[in-house]
Amino acid sequence: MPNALEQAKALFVRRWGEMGGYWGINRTMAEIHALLFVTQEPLCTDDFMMQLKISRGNASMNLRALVDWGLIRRTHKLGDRKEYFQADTDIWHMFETILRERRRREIEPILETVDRCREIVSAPETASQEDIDPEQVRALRRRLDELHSFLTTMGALFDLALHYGSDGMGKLARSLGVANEPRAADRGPTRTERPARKSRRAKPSSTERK
Amino acid sequence: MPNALEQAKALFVRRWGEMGGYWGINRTMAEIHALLFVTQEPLCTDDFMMQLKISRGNASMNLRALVDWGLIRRTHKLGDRKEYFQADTDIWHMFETILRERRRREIEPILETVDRCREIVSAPETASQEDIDPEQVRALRRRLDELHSFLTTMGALFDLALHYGSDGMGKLARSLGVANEPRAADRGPTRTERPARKSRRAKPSSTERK
DNA sequence: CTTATATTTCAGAATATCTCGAAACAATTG
DNA sequence: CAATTGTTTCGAGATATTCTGAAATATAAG
Repeated sequence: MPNALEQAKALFVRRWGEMGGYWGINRTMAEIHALLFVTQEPLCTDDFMMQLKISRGNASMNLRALVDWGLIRRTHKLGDRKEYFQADTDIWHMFETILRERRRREIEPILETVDRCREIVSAPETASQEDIDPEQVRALRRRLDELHSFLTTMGALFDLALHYGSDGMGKLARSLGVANEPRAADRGPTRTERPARKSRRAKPSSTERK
Repeated sequence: MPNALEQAKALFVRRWGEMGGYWGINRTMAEIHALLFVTQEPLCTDDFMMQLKISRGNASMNLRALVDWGLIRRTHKLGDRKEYFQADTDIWHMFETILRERRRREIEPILETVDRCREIVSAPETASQEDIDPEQVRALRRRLDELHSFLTTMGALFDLALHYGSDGMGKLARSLGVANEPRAADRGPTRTERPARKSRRAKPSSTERK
């Protein structure tokens, strides 16, 4: 029976891993990150292999991805050739990183597409085409405009969050008198169970070597 | 060659579907939702089957899931036995729905686990156990506390967003001086903006790509 | 009750994603 | 250069997710 410390760590790692799916990263990557988060000292590839029971290749891939995300960084120990890894200890900074990445991947592409669609339906040729109902065009344009505006506002709020940082947001939330303990009992049944995925396939040439 | 209107719709549907993954819903579900979003009239199962080229079963499952999420609703036509579906046209409301669901699935479970971990490391027995380094315990507790506080703040901000609604958030963003485009609806489509973020962003192996 | 029409369910097939393990690489040391 | 240590790549196999098609289940109408 592992001691309480290990127990708590293990529990956290497991759950963080499960949550990974929702956050757009796979289980292993999330577990690696969690392990680093609850561990003070830097860990090396072999540590992850042992503690998480994963292969060397798997560890290597996911560590690299985490470094790419900017969520962990490489460090070294004097007289040791191994590479060690360390997680960002500043949670707010970590959040910033995730937020930035998610905006880049979730908001920007759709905004781009919305704009392209707006161009298409707004083009003079479109209005003049015989087989198009002008009413439908107007309706679609209206919706696209709303969506554009919404996404833009979201982007601005992201900026806001990034700009204000931890303290600012905390104060903001409090000063606006929002209850600080989120309540759990909110919504009832949901049939939908966990989706999740992400893919890699980005490939070849090592653009860099450390 | 489909007309411009159809073209724009198709483009939107395709992209929204691709984005689905990041939003925790699968491609088909997202495509169905997108199709409803760009379509004025309610659509029935057969419409989805034809337009998206999916099976009846698939359509049925995903439509139900969307209804469960609260993103679309069932309607009927007089003298027609078929069920029709319609998307929420209020984008802000749609966003609320998603936000609520995501908080429930992403924030609350991890918060629960963090609290359990805190209990474990804070228990008197833990401190007294021989084989535990008190320093490590303190360090872990500190991190867990930070995380707790962070997640709580996030929850509060969600509440804030839900409470203030569209106008409130828009005003908030603007009043806090974050760059925000002037009312998008008043302007034509824009091609000039967006310096493009992807040009130089060579990320070798990271998580993405469809 | 029987027929016609709509919807849901579900097992198996098709896809997509993840992981392993070993070989290929790279860097350092003797 | 050969040996040692450590890291990355990648095909094949393991898993997980999503989709199809047809049967089962509703529901309305005759």
